Amino acid sequence: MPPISPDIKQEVDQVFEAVVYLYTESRRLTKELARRAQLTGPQLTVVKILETIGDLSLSELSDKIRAQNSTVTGIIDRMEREGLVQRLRSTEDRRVVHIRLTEKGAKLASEIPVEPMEIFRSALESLSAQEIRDLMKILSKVAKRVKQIVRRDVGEDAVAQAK
Amino acid sequence: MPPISPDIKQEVDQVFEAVVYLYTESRRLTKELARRAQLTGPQLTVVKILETIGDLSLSELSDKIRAQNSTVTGIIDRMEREGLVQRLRSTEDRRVVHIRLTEKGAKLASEIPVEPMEIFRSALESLSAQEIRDLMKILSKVAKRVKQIVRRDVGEDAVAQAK
DNA sequence: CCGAGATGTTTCGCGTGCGAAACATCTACC
DNA sequence: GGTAGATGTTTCGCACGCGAAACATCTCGG
Repeated sequence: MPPISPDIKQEVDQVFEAVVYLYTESRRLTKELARRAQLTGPQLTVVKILETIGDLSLSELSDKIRAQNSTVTGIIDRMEREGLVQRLRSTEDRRVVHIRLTEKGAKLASEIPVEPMEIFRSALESLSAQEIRDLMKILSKVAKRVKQIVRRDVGEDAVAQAK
Repeated sequence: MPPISPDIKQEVDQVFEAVVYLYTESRRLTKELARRAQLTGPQLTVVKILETIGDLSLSELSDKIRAQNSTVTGIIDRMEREGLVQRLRSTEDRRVVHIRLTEKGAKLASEIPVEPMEIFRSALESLSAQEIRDLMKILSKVAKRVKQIVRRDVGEDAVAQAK
């Protein structure tokens, strides 16, 4: 690896800050929109996903919102308590629980204008097509590099315990 | 705003995924490195910051790790309980608490190879200087656009209550 | 000097968020 | 058909993470 000039170092820091900014800002947005509907961030996300896709099993929901089942169980507990969703035990596979919006939940969902992540997406859409392509190319290069480093520097005993 | 073609839409989604991936991966890394030192993610971050910068007041620490004071109070409580840091009441301003690594904490810090965020940074450094500049240009454009949208779509009552 | 507001920290209550273990049910293989 | 392992969900214990309120101390104007 070539030595890094201080100039580059500084630009790297800026990029890093930008990524963190974009991520945290999109979370802040979710929270703000949620607050107006008397919801929490994750609850708003769940409501909008169920509105868009329809009933989902708890695991499917966990995948969608990138959280563990145990986390989602808690979120759904509280939403059920508030009467926003209901749990329906599947008849085909009685292990499975389907989560469905109640009328109250559906009404609430319809009153929330946009998925908050859409704000972030629409910001990206203000870029030119060329810029988006460039951005994607660069980001995926970074992502690939991160994966490499992770495998090399952090992965050693992960391998051992994956056995 | 021009209409968005489905092609662009898809690329936007990819960019979005990439940003989320990079962010969550860097968090996962922190956690993995922390686990090896019997620490939590935030605790590792604190230990490394104190090692690098030296004593900090609780508020300064909160700024550094982008968390609320109340959150950091809890983190420091647990670290103090584990004997990793100590609280020192400032003599100049008795409201202020300085956080200092104990010997045990300093030893631990020295055994942890890198700040985890460094992995992310070093991935960025694998890009060419030109790519970094491009990336930065594009990302800051996105960030600017997000700010605009936020002010327009979400900021209305934020203004009102800022009064 | 002294009291009002500013500032630094903690406390409290709540909602994630995780991993491990428990539990229910299903599937496959014998 | 019975059971061992797989799969879906919940429970548990813990550590954030936040905002509001409480608390301690400081500062500044009168």
